[in-house]
Amino acid sequence: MLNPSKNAHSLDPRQGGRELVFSTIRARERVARIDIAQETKISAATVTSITAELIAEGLVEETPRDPSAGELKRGRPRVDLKVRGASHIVAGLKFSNNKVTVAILDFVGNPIGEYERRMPTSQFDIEGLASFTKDVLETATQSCGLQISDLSGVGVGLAGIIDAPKGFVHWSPQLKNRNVDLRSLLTKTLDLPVFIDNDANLVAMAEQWFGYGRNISDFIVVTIEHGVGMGIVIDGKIYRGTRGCGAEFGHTKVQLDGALCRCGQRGCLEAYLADYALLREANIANTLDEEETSEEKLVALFREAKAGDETAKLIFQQAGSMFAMGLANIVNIFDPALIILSGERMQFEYLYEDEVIEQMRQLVVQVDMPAPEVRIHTWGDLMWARGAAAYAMEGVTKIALKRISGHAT
Amino acid sequence: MLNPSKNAHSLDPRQGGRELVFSTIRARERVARIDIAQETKISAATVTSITAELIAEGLVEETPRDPSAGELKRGRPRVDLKVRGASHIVAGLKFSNNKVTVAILDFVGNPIGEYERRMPTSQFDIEGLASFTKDVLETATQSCGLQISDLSGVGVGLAGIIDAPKGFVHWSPQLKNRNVDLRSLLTKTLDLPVFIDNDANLVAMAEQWFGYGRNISDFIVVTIEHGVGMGIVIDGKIYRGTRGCGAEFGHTKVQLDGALCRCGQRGCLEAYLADYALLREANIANTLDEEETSEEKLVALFREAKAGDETAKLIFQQAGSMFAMGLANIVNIFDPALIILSGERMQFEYLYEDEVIEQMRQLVVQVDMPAPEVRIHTWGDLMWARGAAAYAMEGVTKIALKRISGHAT
DNA sequence: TCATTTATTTCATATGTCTAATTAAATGAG
DNA sequence: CTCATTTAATTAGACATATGAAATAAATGA
Repeated sequence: MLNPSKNAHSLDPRQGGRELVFSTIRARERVARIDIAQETKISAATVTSITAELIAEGLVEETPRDPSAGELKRGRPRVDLKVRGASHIVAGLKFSNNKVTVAILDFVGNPIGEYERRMPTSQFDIEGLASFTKDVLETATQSCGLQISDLSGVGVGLAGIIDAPKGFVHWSPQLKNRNVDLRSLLTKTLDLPVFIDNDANLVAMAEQWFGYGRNISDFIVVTIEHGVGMGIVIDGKIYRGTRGCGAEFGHTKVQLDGALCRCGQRGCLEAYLADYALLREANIANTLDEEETSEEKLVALFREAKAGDETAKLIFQQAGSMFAMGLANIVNIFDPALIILSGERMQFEYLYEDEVIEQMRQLVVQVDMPAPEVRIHTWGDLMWARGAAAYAMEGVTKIALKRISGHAT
Repeated sequence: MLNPSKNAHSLDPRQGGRELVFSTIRARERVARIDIAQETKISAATVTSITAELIAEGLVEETPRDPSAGELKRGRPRVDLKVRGASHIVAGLKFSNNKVTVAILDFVGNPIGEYERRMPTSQFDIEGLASFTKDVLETATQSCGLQISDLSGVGVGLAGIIDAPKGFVHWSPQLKNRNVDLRSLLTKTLDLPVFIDNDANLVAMAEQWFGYGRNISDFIVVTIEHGVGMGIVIDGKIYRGTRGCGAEFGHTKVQLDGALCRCGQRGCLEAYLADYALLREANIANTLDEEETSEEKLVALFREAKAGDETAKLIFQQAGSMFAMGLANIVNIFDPALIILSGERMQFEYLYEDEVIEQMRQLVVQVDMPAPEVRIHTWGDLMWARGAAAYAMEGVTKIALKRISGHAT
């Protein structure tokens, strides 16, 4: 059985019942007070007083109850509560190779706008990034009748090594500078709370909020794009390691002295799975037309494989085997309830074929219990941006709830 | 820098300041109230009232302050507090292949007795295990002038797949039965609180309490005995996975279609590192005398390698390379602050040679920050038993502190 | 209309924590 | 020896949070 956790969305319950109650309402979408009490083990009396505060603050509202079937019709009817979407609006930005994607969400998590723009350069200096961000955000908000100042927070996703709690970028392929306190800069530029994280973690957060990870306390997200990334959720929280550079799934070694990786080492998983790795193999095999872009080449290669070309097929099969091995190692170490394979290139089905999953299961330590579930998600940059927005939402929620403690009832 | 955590020993601080204060006293061994206040950010007033309770309960006592040098001599002198060792006594049992080891500790964690007995059988049925445990524990306690009823709790370490929170054994090589609620049985037999865990986790706990893991919040312990095990500490807590079968480091794959493992799969790390794997190689190479026990053979093989025999040397080198690769993968995924290599067979230095550690570092994702520290510990079954006792101590501590909340001041 | 049922609220109370003020125990200057 | 000074620990009063028990609210069905 999966392992549902009360406090999904990583709100820290130790700060008291308010977080717990609020996150329960958010997780359940609509829920009556008495159900909150039951689920959180907080007394009904306390639930009443906490929800009263939340309603007074405008964070939560009552809503007529869904006439759900199969329910006892006697006694005073329950009144459902839900998060009031209008109370806060957040934006999330995902910077990828050649474009930036913006998602604007209300406080429930419903999308209220999106926007995309090509990147003017592949590498910014920080001032450039800040002013570009502001400009993009201005356009994005205007496109749905808002201003930047209507937002309560902004989440930003970058590739690279990032100390998320501090909002500090050790290194990012998209930045000229190293070791930058990007959060401080953006907070000043935008005059808003800003939250920054590694983009792989943001996919994990998107899954946690909007995808298959809802109400699952331990799961892992693997993404294959230009590189191979991983996000780890343990006990409802993103696990980040001690130096902020954990979860480098793409650079786990699957072969001693194996294929050369762009990181300079040998035998990395990425060196067998990433686009450049597949193309390298194909080039050696001379199956490709020299005129195409790498994107096109990859599509062509895939088509050949599907059409039955043995060489092309072998290339994907080899990649699939390595992938199965890498995944199995994750399972053997983490024993997660769920593995989510997510990314745009998910169309290269060979990697996600049942066959690969089956290979993976073969390589997992055999116990009485069933192997973890594997689910596949074809998500593009927009979902990553929503993950960034969700990250901002967590931060904004914390701030909003903390404010209540201040001016208590 | 390492990452010291306030709440080592995995006491859950969300249950309030009492746990935090107590675990601080335990972690610091002896500490004045004002230092507790500073470290925990709890006000001095609260520290006073909490410590007063703890003293009244007999869990803590005042002790004249160490005349530590370099300290201001003005003002009212601090009074140190320490855990009162006599308040509770716990025992830990580690069942290994052919013997059981018992450690008896006071509430501070100081050893007050130990005992060892050969196992009458390599596989018990549960009733047999229960009565054997009781018998062993009786002798062990008597040997230091105690009785079983003087204990406040017992920790038990077994190999196998164990749901520690529930005290449920899914499978253990030492038990004939599968899926046994061992805790209930032992609790009834011994009339004491009993805590059961996988033995690899217990080494991790021993390191956390008595070894290199003190005050480190994220670290990993790798043990090489007959098999290869791993214990993971994240955020001060043992990570157990969702099915209780995580951390199967020995069965992570380091080679696709590689060497055959006793688990039936191919390419497991264990199939390159464990005694049987080394001996298998040696047998093929015919370097060994057929008359010896496997223990003796291994020692002989090691001696040959040290003496310069190329074949023997190669065997250890290959094992070392695989080990380095496995370790590097752990680092790439977890990014722990510290890796502890622990076990009795640590004498096979080839595996723990600087060279292997250096190989590992080469395989780790390169970032600005230094690679995690690696430390080596040569520990025998006694330390594992102490880990089991420490686990019991955590449980007993929780019970004792909860009791205070009941009959409040 | 009213007894019954179930959900929610009110109220008195308990707990845990904090700040500010007070007391305790030392040192060192006169 | 006395007393101002310094630092540690305690006490008192205030406040926030949570709870159980009792009261109230809103429905159903006899």
